[in-house]
Amino acid sequence: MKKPGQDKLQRRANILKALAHPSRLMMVDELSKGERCVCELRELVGADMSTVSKHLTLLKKAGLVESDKRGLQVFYKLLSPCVMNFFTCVESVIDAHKKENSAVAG
Amino acid sequence: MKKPGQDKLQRRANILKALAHPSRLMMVDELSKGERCVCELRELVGADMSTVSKHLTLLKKAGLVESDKRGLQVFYKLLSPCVMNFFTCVESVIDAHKKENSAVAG
DNA sequence: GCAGTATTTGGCTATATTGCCAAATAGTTG
DNA sequence: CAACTATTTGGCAATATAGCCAAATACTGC
Repeated sequence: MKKPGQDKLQRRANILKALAHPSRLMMVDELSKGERCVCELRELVGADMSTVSKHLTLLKKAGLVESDKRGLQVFYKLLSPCVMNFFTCVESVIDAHKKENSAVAG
Repeated sequence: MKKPGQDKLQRRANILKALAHPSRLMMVDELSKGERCVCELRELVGADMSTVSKHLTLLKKAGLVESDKRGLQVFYKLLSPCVMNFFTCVESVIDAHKKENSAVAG
């Protein structure tokens, strides 16, 4: 074993990038509660169906969700609920940053 | 309080976006071991100094690192080491995805 | 197979990101 | 203050993302 490897870093980055969008975060959050069909997610984020579909394709390519077609509908499922744990950390970053800013501003 | 809030999601997304780049991941990883000056990080990622500086500015804006100028050098420090925990999860996503792929491919 | 519903794909434009170079800024030393 | 070093900023070209519309695909029921 030498370095973390550019490849591994690229793969990590891809996963983070897949999560790094408000609509996709909203969908992941919703999927953490259980399977949802595209139409439900579409309602949730309030964007064009095609846009939602593309977001989901992206999450799927990253390996974060999987899809299951049943009849007319396609259901998506979160494969790695552990991503939700990260948000605790993210929130702490946000809080600290806010404090920092108000300290500077105030 | 109504929804999770588009604002909160946007802020979360910004933090993830800040991490979602191989060079930045490399730097964050390095900074998790301790303070580093820009020149050290520059050597590490092997990019132009200006590029590295811009990456660091981005991480700083996201609230992930802070900088401290001492003499001619600027030292960066990781503010939220908890981000490192996420990579365990990220790795599991990658591993599962790889297995999935080889299952499909094989 | 035709009409209807759910989803994906292609195409396009607007916007954002990346990374290099050159120039500007900041601190050090004489 | 001039020469030097470390870093940031501005500018630009290449590439990637986002989101809409329209068209294609997949499945259902008659």
